[in-house]
Amino acid sequence: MRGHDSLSFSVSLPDIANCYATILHRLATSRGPTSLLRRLRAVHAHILATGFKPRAHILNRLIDLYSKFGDLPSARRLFDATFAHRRDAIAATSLITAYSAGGHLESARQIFDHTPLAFRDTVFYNAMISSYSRALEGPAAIALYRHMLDDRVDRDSYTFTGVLSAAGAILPLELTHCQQLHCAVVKSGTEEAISVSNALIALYAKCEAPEAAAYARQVFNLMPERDELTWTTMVVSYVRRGHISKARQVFDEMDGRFDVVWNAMISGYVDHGLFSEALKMFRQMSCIGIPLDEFTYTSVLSACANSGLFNHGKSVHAHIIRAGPDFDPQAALPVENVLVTLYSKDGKVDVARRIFNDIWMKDIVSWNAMLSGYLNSRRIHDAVHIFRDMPQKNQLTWMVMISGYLHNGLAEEGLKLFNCMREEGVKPCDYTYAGTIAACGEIGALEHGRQLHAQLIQLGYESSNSAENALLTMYAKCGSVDAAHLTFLTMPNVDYVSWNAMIAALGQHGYGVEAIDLFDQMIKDGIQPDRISFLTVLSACSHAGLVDEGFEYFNSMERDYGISPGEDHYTKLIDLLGRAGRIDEAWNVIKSMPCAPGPAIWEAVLSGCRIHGNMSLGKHAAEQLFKMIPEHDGTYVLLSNIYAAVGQWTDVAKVRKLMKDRGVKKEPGCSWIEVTNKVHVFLVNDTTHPHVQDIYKFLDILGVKMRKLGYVPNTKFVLHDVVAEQKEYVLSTHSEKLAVAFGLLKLPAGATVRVLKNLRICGDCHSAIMFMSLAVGREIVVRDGKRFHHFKNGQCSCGNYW
DNA sequence: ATAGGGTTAG
Repeated sequence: MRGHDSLSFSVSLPDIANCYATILHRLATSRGPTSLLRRLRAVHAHILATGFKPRAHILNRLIDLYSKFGDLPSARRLFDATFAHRRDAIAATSLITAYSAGGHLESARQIFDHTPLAFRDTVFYNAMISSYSRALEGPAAIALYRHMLDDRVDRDSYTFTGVLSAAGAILPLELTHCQQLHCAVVKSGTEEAISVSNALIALYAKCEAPEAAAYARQVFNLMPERDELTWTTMVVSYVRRGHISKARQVFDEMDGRFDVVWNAMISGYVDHGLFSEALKMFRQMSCIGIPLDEFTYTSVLSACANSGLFNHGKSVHAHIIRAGPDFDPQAALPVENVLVTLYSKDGKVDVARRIFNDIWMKDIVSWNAMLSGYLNSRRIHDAVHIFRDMPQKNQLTWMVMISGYLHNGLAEEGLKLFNCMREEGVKPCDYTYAGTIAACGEIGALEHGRQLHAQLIQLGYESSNSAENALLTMYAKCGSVDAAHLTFLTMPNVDYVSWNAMIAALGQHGYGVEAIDLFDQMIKDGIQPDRISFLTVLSACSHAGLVDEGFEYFNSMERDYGISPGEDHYTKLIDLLGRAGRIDEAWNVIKSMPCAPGPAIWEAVLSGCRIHGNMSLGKHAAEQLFKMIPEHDGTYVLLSNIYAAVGQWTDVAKVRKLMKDRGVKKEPGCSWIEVTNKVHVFLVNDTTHPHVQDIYKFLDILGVKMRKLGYVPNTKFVLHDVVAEQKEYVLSTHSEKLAVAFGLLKLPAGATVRVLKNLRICGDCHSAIMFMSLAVGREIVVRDGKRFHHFKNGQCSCGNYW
């Protein structure tokens, strides 16, 4: 090879031309890591030095090679110098292809436009069409195809392949549009070409209309011969529609060892959550000896990350390292990106960070993966750094950050970020809306939520399940069951999440019977309940006092649906039994549990004991709780309540002193309120306490009548039965939070309140305060750490003091 | 001188 770089001169001119042509041909067909560009430049320099005037075909070759080897400026210079006056379609074609490959579509079009009509031939047009196809400019490619018809330039299989693949980028892709193109192909007689039929299958695969699947299959069936790409495209066509088993049938019909089809099949399994199938194929692939490439590794690692098989993922990682990094850095990028996800999902966010740091050319996916890694590990500070340092952001970035704030209890920050996003002119996707609407629900910002609902309709996102489900939940959390129900009834696609959310909405608002009716309806409709469904229905039973029904649902979980109850389900069951006063049964359940009871269980026990005055077990529960979470402010309050209830005043004094030392606020006068639409009971330990007096006044404003039932035996608690005549005033919320909210009424307008740490301003408390501020026409400011929440005229604004 | 498929972040 090297010998061609230096030439002797003892040859005649035509021979020199042949030599150059041969050398350039060799260069064009040679492969390998040696610097082809350097050798091309040497040959070009040689031509210039000899003063040899090369003819068009040599010049074309030079321009083509400069283009292919990435030296576009040289290609262009030579092109302009040679073809300034007499244009040449071949050289122009090379340049167009090179420009569009480098993403310079406008320069490509410039070359195209400056080539006179007389010179334009089929190949020339094809190059420009496929440039548009590469750039996903569907309409431009089709316009050019029409242009070709007008110019009476012949179309060939390349033309149609290019047009069909460009048309696939048009969204939404109408079935009729695909059929029109199909007709044009049949008329042209080019469907004989495998590439054209493949492109047709791919086009139908991208069309969302259900009938398109059959058309794709028809094209496939009519093909006299198929190649590897045909099989791959057909598999992909089924995979995209979620027809995994049909995809598998096609895969099995093929007697191939073609790695791309395997990769397509594996990624199909991963996309549809069939992770073990994906891993099975991966194992088969390595057994049979199908080459594993970066695509395979990426899909398989994604399967491991998403199914929690972290150890398996780690061994694949080790395998990649052992196999040696024989893919180039650019090909390795998606693998490294998924490794970042794998390790951060495994809770090893620092390992993920190290991998992230080592990525040579990070792209937006790498940054987003790292961002969500930190957010999932509750490392807000690091996440904010990543978010700030990112060189670019996309829709997903904003969405991840907004819902990340939400899941870390910083919903207001999420809302602020949503506004920033809009200010920066980024168009939110339906998932962004879902996250932001959820944040509104979390802080009870009903008005804001309604505005987002309106935007959702304007943007045509009503058919998005995630957004609609978020709306349903938001309305429910903001206290508007009717709006939630309306959303549920008018949703275009109801899925199990919607059912769960609606059942929860009813349960939270005291419609226990309606909630379990809806649960039964869901089963009748053939929707498979999941563990969340059972949590929801159990808490609905608990609110409505439907103890036996709740017990039966709990038992049916494992028996009828094969869902083994988790600690959260046990907690609900114990809460249910405890509220009903069946403490002994609750205790038996605790003893039968497969795991040791955690804080949530003890809290449920304690709550039951407090209602029904089982002080010995209550004390035990409070002490357990205290041991487990000594830093939890609420525990002090609970423990002192319990000691007070059993008359152990020295212990009360001890806890009070501890609270004082640690700066924990004394509990408000009202210790427990439960308001449902069935039973309206509230329990106070000091009827003369100013907060309690406020509650009486407030209930009076609302027109709620109540009746003193008497004292709880052996305690100082007074039991009231509240008769709510106006249903719309019924509140449902966690008792302590509501108590704090009630307490706020006592304060002068605009007063600042410090809120106990365990009483973070979350959705329930928020909506209660909002509700009260509206009911009594008062402005309330709540301060929570450095943040403040300002309630006025049914609106809440949040901000930081410094 | 031009064409068709599979990968990652929620």
